[in-house]
Amino acid sequence: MATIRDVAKHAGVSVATVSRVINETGYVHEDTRKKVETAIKELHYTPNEVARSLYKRKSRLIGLLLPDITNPFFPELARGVEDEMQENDFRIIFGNSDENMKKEKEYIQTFVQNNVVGVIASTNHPDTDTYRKMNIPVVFLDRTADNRPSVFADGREGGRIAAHEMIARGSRQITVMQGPKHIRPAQDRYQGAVDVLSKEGIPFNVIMTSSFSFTEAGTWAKELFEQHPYTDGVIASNDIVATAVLHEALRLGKKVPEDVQIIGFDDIPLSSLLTPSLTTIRQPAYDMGRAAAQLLMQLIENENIDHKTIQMPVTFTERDTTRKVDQHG
Amino acid sequence: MATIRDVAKHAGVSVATVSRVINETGYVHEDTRKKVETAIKELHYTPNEVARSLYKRKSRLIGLLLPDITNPFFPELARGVEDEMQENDFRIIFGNSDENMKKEKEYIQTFVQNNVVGVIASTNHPDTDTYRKMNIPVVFLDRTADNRPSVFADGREGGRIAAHEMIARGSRQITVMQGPKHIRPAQDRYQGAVDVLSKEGIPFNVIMTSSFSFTEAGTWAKELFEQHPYTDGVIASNDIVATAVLHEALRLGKKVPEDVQIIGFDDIPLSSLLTPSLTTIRQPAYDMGRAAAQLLMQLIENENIDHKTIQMPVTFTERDTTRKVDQHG
DNA sequence: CCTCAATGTGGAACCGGTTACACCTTTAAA
DNA sequence: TTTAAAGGTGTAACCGGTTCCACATTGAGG
Repeated sequence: MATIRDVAKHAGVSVATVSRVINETGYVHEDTRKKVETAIKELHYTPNEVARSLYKRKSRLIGLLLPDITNPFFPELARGVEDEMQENDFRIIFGNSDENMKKEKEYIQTFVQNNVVGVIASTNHPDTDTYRKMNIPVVFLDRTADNRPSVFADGREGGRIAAHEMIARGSRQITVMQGPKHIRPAQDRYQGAVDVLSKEGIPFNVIMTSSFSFTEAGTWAKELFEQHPYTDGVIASNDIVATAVLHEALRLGKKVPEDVQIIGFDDIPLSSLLTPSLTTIRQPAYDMGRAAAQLLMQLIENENIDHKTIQMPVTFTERDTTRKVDQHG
Repeated sequence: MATIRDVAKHAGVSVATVSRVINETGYVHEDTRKKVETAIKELHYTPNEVARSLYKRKSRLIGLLLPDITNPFFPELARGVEDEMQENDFRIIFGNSDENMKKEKEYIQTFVQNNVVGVIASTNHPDTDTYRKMNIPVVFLDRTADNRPSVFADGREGGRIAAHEMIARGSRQITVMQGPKHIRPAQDRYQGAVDVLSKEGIPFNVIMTSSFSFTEAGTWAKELFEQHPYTDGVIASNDIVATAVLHEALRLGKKVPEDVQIIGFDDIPLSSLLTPSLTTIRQPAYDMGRAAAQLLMQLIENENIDHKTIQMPVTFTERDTTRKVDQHG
């Protein structure tokens, strides 16, 4: 690889001048610039970002930490972040945390060691030293963090909507699936649903789950119908388990939505392709990713506008695992 | 952030000694080592990877370029790569190429500028200067590249299997969906299926598709049944379009697999949760990712074992969108 | 006691950029 | 014609590590 000194020599100028040409800073005579540009072309020179980053103590890298890219909700987020960053010439160092604090800490540490200028993280523990002691901006994505920059959807409200719609559509033996205890958004949804169900005085059952994995989703679904065979409405903790519940319901010969209604959460791409297609509480994942990226870039450029949180709306996405309401309400 | 010089001063030694302690190279007296380690702890020192990378011209970073993380096949690959790399203390710079050569080139360039020690790429154009002129190892993933290190599944064989099984299960009005022209594996699958169908003298129709996107998949599915309403077997180009075809078939009141059989490709996690669950040609995506990462690390450590290609087996994964065969064969 | 290898440590160059500063030339205003 | 500001360029220090090399000390073997 050619270095800036090679270019300088080839063009018959100093490295400072070459640097000025590359960065369009300071004064450079038109003729000189031409010479340098020619030299750059001839030597196929591209600046070494590492050297640059070392001196400026700033790179064009940001860190992205997500729980598990294999969960179909996160690729949407990731893609949103990536597209926005790519358009602004930032690159992404990526890691899966598995909702595991040790892994999180390791990743954040290596991000910092690599001079990232900012971090986007999906964590349940924004209030640990890992994040509090950082001196680069962090945006929390899909997770709340009081008074810290974050982009998230209103899980609680989503849970409430799900419960309301379930009731409005006539289910009276509702089962709420409680997502993993350590995952905040899952608990918010659960709480939202429970709030409404309690207030309305509708009895309900709870199935506890401890992960969002595909393999286990089937297990929770089986458990659900074994323990509550007469349930006529399931509020699932996300679309993966909703899909598993739908699958199991149909396997048991139940009619959906006639016998059981199902409402999921997230609106992952495949939800609309299921049969019957899945009614769900939609989160605008891709847009959330983009918003997080935009916010992070603002923070990078402009330190003062801190503690800005962006709450994205969740929307009831009515499809075919719920019955129609006769009257609007 | 503390620097190595801060540590040296704090411990009363030279930077060279601190460096020796960190890297466990050369001779360091036990007592000295203790002092340095204490200083490191007290100052919360972590070495700056950027400075390290600059001098050694080697980082602990690798580049990963995939077409689109939003396509559920790729997160599995990515996760395999990531897990293997994480265990070996490498980090990943990630990019989506959208099968677009310009984007690919941009990413590869920035990867190199950031001193990555290797690249894993999923590209249809391994034989361009972009890749040929690189002086760091590249592993092609999910794509073939004659005589270059690569990890891929036998798409052609997969297509053949799909056709054989379809025939064995009695479909005689088969429709083959041809994936996007510019995506190599899609064409391999298509060719494999066509080879068998032609040789066996079974007439078939072709539906051309130009993307793997969820939104468009529905369109191809509709088109398929409009143009070939009496088709009794669909070989889809991947599980996404297979899912769309299944959805459309059911919507039209067709019985699956009685009226139409469907075989997908990839075996994405949701395939087994569809109803009926999707018969498909499975690629071991996660393992492919891990294998690619392992191969890349071998190449990084040991330049000579070049042009090694790993072909992973595809397996017919029989589920419920195909009928049972009375007799094995 | 001498010699040489093994052990232990520090100074300084180096990686490839950026930029402060010094210095020279040109241009325009007084 | 003088002078200050603007334009143009190079030298060298600097970012934070790693490593070569020089040099000192210790200990074992002859």
